[in-house]
Amino acid sequence: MPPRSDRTKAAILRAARERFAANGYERTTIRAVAADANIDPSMVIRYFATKEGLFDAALTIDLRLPDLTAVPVVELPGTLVRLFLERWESDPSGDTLLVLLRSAVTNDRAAERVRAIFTRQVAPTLVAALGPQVVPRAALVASQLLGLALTRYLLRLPPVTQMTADEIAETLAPALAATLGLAEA
Amino acid sequence: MPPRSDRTKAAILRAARERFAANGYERTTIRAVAADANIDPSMVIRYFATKEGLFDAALTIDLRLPDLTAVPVVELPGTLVRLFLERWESDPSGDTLLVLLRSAVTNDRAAERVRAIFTRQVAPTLVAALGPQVVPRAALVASQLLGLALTRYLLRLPPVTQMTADEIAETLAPALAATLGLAEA
DNA sequence: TCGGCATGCCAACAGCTGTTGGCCAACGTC
DNA sequence: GACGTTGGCCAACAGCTGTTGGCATGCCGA
Repeated sequence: MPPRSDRTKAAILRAARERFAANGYERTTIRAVAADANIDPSMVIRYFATKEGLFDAALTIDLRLPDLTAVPVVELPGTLVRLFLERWESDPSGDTLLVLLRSAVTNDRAAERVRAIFTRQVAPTLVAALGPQVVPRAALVASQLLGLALTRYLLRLPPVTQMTADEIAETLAPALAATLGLAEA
Repeated sequence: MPPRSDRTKAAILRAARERFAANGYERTTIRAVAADANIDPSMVIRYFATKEGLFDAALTIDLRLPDLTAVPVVELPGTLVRLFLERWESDPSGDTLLVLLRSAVTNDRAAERVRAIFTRQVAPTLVAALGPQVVPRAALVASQLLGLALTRYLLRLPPVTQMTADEIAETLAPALAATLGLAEA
C-alpha cells in the first residue's frame, strides 16, 4: 500500500507547480507553497530536502510525442504546430510547461532540462520522420515553436494572443515547412 | 555643464544592466550592483529611488530600425533576420536586449515594455513596408525571432548556438517569407 | 573667504528567506 | 495494550534583502 504521506507530497507538488508557473523560481517561496498545500513549510523540506529538490521534482516532463512516421510529410508542419499548441492549452500535468519555460530563462538547471527535452524527445521524433540531417533545422523549428509559446503565454503579445489556434497553425505551417526544407507540392 | 554625478549614475546603470542581464530581476541585488560600480548601496537608492526605478532606467531601448520601404520585398525576410542577429550580437548599449527578454518572462513590467516595442517600433516598420493587413503576421514573425533569441542566447540550445548567423539567416529567411505570406519568385 | 549644496559613506532598521531541531499525536505491529 | 515509527506542527536560527537617516567631505558661487 502507498504510504500515507503520498497525498501530502502530491499536494505540495501541485502547489509548487502552480507557484513556479505563476512567479518563477526566485519569487516562489517555500512558505507560500506550504500555505497553498495547507501544511507546514518544514514539511516541504522534509520531503524534498531543499528548494532546488522541490523544483526538480516539480518539472518532470514527458511530451509523449506520437510516432510521426505515419503522417504524410505535407501534413507534418501543421501537425507539429497543432500538437504543440494542444500540449500548452490543455496540459494534463498542470502548468508544467509554463514552469519550465519561465524558469529556464533565469535558471540554468531548468535550461538544461529544456535542452535535454529537445535532444532526447523532439529531435529523435523528427529524425525518425525526416532523417538524421534534419537536426539543425529541427532546432530552428523548436526555436520557432518556443517563440510562439513565449509570445502567446508569457509575454502575451496581443496579435498572437488574439489569434485562434487554428489561425496560427495555418499561418505557421508553411513557415515550418520552409524551415525544414520541405519543397512545396 | 553636466553634474559630476553623471559618471556615477552611468556606472550604476552599466553595472545594473550587466547584473540584470546575467541574473534577471529578482536575483540581482542592489548591493551587488553598488559593489560593481564601486559605490555605496544607498547611492543607488538616492539616484533611482527604488529597485524598480533602477530597472526602468536600465532598459530604455530604441531598436533604431531603418526604413525598410527601400528594400526589395524578396530580400526583406533575410534582411530582418540579419538585422535582428546583428542587434543581439553587437549591441552598442550593452546587454539591454538580454536584460529585457530575460526579465520580461517573470516581470510583467518588462513584458509590457516588449509589447510596446512591438507595437511602436516593429509593427509600424513592417506596416510601412508591406501594408496594414500585415500586423498579425508581423506578430508571428516577432515570435519566431524572439524564439531565435531565446534558444540562441538564453537557453543555448546546441544546434542553434553552433550555427553561424549567416546559416541561420539563410535557413530562416524562407520561413519568414512564408509567414508574411510573400509568394516565392 | 565663507556658506550652502551636492556627493559620498556608514550603520542600522525591519522584513523576509531557506532551513533546522525538538516536540506531539496517530498509526501499525507484536 | 505497549512501542517504535511515521506524519505533522511550532518556534527559532542565521543570513540576506531593500531602504532610511545621519554624518562627513568636497565643490562651487557670492
